[in-house]
Amino acid sequence: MDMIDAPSGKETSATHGAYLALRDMILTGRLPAGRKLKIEELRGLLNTGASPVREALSLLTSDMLVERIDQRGFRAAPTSKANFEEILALRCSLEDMALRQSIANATPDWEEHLVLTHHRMKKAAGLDTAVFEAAHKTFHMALLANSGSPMLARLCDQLYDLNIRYRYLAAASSRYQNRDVSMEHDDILEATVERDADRASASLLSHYRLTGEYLSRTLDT
Amino acid sequence: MDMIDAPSGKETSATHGAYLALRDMILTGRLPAGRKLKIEELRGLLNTGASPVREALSLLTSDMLVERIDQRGFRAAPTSKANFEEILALRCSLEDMALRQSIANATPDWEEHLVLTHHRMKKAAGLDTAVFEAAHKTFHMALLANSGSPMLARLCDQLYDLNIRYRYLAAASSRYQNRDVSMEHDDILEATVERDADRASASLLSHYRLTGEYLSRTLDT
DNA sequence: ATGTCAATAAATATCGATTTTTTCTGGAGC
DNA sequence: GCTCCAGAAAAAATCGATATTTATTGACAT
Repeated sequence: MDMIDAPSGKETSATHGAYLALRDMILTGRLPAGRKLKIEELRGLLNTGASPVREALSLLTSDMLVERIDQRGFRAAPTSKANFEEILALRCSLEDMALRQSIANATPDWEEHLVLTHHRMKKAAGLDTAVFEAAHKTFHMALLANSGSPMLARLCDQLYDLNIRYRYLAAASSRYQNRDVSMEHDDILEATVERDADRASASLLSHYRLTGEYLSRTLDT
Repeated sequence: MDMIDAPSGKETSATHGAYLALRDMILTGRLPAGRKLKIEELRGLLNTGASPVREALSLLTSDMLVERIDQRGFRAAPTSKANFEEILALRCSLEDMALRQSIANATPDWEEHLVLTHHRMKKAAGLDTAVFEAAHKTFHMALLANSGSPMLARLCDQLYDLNIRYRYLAAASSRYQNRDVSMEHDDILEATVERDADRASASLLSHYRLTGEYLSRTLDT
């Protein structure tokens, strides 16, 4: 087992570093779903004290990536088909709302930012998966960022990450899909820039549901 | 050696006790919005160590009742008219969804439970405010409890509490409304038991929006 | 074999003290 | 009068150790 500190160097606090590292490990599946998270073990993995680890785990509870069982520690949140479908349904509802509101509040600045993040995502298509994934998330969050509702944006962000986790799960259990999602993204962007909320939302939701169909098949129960 | 904690008796862990106590203090406004939450101060107030206090504050971050500023501590989440309206809008969308799903999955058991919680709420109407508030929440959460989506239920619960906070805020700044909400509750229950999702949802949302109108007026900005 | 129970081991939760980091304060220089 | 910068004070973050709680083990009786 290699112990890697937080990815890109200088973190402000040990807690925040531990938070990012643990989060990444759970999202990518290096810490498998349902796994008991012993403080001592993690303390060693992240070479930090028990307090930052505990606090990071508490924070991950908010993100629904960690479960806390009072007096008996923490464990990585379990995964299930039901949970995945719950996430998908919630995501569709909330992102529909956020996208429509964002379009309703559309400004030139926001539009330009969309075009930019879309472009960057396309450029990153051939590169390292992690790089593309980051650009992909940035694009999707940019679509929703103009809703004027920070809480809604935060929820969408959280749900996006929960979904990502299932994507990694599927990638591990079978060859990764190579459906051409590029066209779907183009369509979402186009409809959004034209401020056609119905079409934009329909494209976005279909994009999610198609991926959802695929992921669902890789989960038995 | 035992010491008497503030609320009602036996808590499993110091952290959980601190969590409940702090949460209550923020919801009821005893810890005002925006207030700096110094560990030492709270440690004294709850007579417990720094670790449980820190951890409780971390947990309250999930509930959006506490904000954490890295390396510079915690503070009670600020309130604003914009925030209130955001909560109201989200609540309407999510509870609409949850109620419709709950009705779609309706079972005799669920219906009976609704009738029961409704009855208890009516009985509690004259009693202590805290008792009624608890019964009121129980009834509303029971309406949404049959959606089959734990995450959705949790979100509704959180948003309900955030809303409660504004209710206490309004109660402090002006005489408390005495609008007769009893009829509105009856209507929601009736429509739900009849499995008329459209009418039930319309009643529920109107119930929230009427209260929202009222609360909005007590917030300046 | 199986279930119970006490002793032991392991892990969590909590405390008290130490180390950083931030905030506050009072001049010195412009 | 104002900004900028030590140095002191306060607060947050972290560590190491202790106290509690839960999990495990193995003998013993059924």
